[in-house]
Amino acid sequence: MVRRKRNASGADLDITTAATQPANEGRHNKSQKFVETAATSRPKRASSGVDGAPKPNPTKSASKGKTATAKAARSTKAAKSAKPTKDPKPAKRPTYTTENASDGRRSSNVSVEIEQHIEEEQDQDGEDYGIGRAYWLMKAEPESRIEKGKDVKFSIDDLKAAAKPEGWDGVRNLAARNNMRAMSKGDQAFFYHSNCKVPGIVGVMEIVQESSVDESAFDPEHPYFDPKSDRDRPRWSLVHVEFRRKFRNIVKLKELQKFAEKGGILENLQTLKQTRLSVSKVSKKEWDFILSLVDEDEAVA
DNA sequence: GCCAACGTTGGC
DNA sequence: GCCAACGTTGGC
Repeated sequence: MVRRKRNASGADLDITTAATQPANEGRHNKSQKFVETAATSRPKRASSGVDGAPKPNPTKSASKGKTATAKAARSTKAAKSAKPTKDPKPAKRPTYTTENASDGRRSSNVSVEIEQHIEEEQDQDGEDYGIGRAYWLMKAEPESRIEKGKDVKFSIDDLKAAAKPEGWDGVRNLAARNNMRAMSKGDQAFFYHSNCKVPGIVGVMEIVQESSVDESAFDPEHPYFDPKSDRDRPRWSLVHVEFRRKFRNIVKLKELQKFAEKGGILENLQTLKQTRLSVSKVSKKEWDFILSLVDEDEAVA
């Protein structure tokens, strides 16, 4: 799977230390409170690869600029999914308190956020979805892109064809990782195709196994290897997902954007506010609305 | 291929 | 802790 991710250099903000990351302050997290950060304008950046660091995509230009999502090495994956190492996180969502959010928020804030996220869903129709099922959106790149000699493409069809639960590895962004750590078994997620001809939501999957250590970060040959992560202090996590449904009609990004204007029902959809977040939250209201954009007659169960 | 919008790093 | 430089994401 891929997932987008990356930043191979990950910092070090690791897990328990990142409590204060200035850079992200005020950025994500709040599900709805997206603070408009005053992003100072940035100078244009030179082309990548300036330093001698490990170059991430040697073949990028050749591959049409796809970006990464990584499904990385499927081979290593099989091994890992076999016996995942449990993550440090306490699994129950309301009590999730380990680690900080990348944005420098304290963990308690993280749990508050999560609770709000769940609450939101329950308020929706007054119905109780069990323990409070939550909804998410996860991105992967359906078109080929070579990273470290490996194709990182991963589409809804690849997931559908998988014989076992797929470990969503390769996420190398703290906010996205924290979202995965907050997931519970039974949660549903939209499968989003990014960095491709027609970006948009193409189907639904289910979280079938809660977060565990992303072993791909330890493998130097892996496209998403992170030298700063080690088994004593794993930095990255993944969840396992299973295919549930593929829409015949893609709910295109363009269409989602139409409902995201001020006052629109999707005005706070996290993925539209933080386009670089590969794993984002979706409220029940947003989830139901987006599903209404799928022609049920054509939807493939 | 371009570039806006970030995220990370490291000097100070 | 701040901030400029640099790298990445991902739409177009």
